[in-house]
Amino acid sequence: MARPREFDPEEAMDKAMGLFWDVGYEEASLTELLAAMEITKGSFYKAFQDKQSVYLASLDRYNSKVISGTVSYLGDSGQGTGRERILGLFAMVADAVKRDGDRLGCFLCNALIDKAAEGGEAESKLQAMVHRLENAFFQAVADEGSVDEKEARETARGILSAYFGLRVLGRAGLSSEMALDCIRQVEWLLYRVKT
Amino acid sequence: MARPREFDPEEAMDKAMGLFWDVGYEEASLTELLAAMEITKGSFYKAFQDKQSVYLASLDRYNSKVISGTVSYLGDSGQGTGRERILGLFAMVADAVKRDGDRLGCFLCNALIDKAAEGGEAESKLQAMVHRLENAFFQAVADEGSVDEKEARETARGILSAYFGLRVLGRAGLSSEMALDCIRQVEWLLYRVKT
DNA sequence: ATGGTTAGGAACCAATCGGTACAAAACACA
DNA sequence: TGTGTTTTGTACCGATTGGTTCCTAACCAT
Repeated sequence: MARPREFDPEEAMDKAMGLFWDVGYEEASLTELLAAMEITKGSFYKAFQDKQSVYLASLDRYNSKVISGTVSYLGDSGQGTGRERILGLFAMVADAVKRDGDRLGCFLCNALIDKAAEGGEAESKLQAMVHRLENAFFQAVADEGSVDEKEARETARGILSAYFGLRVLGRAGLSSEMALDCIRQVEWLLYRVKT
Repeated sequence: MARPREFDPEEAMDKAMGLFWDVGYEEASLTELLAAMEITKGSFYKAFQDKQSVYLASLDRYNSKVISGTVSYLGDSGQGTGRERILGLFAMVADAVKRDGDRLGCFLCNALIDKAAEGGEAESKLQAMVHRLENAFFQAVADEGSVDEKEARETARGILSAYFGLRVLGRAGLSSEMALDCIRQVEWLLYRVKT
């Protein structure tokens, strides 16, 4: 019936997410965004609404791709004990730092700091993601068994804050040995529920 | 000899720091910055260099005011054991969250995420602050005695990441009970070196 | 009072911001 | 090969960006 679009909207959204992830909302100018998505202004405004809606869509995308991934990795769908899965997740983060010196960090964590998010849709999306992550840690801790719910909740929250801290330090360009030290502390946190 | 300035540069810098702390570098437009500092463009460019140099000066200011404050609080100049001082610091952060729902967070932490900082002067300033904080935690842990240096270093780094994580969550608008749970985990981290 | 010197404020600057309008280009179907 | 429909690229929009210029107002020393 008509001319087909020359780009894949999913791919373009991935690239948009990548840019917002890297530099945040305000720092990403529309020009940079278009360059990253490899489309021109006309195509952009025909296929999407505006910059902000693409940002919100990026948050959703991060939620359904990355967060869902780690949540299911932490969930009982994964193998090993809850403790092993938690440490496995941290090891993956440390690995990313070690390999390519991950300066990207965690989009969720970055967006929590980004003031562009405050108030409005973005904030509730972010809060939801934080809770999803907290509950995933909680599940993994609780799976370790022999621990009352209150203690498991506390531990999960401690691990959550350690996780965000590690991602902040990662973006700050920490050494890989520092990451390993942080992980050893998480390991220690888990001793509490293991014994 | 001449007309005296009508504003206190120190006060103005404080207000500038407050704005950058709150919204970051890019999100703070020059107009907002001038409004915050309560001076006009002419005075600004006569007294300071440009926006970026004021940002860098804000980082220095945060270092010499806030970071130095917490470092000396953690240092042996404070009272109580190292453990008590560390927990006291965390309690203060939790209190700020509880009282006025601190959505400001930690300027250092925010700036680490802010991409405006990457590369150049800002980054090295930030790294220096991170190390200062890490060493302060290390001192406080080591003061607890009966712990070898390697273990103290690990613990200090775990506490550092927990600290940043807590500040991220604070800016995200966490509940005060969540903050208390995080602190209880730090307490547990310190059991390792106490016994 | 007056002259020298500096601060303050507004006008102005090019560049860029996010966003719109529209014409040309590319396809599907006839 | 048209013809209708949609995408694409570009020119353009007013508003705002960080920054400069320059004139006037205000002050101190004489």
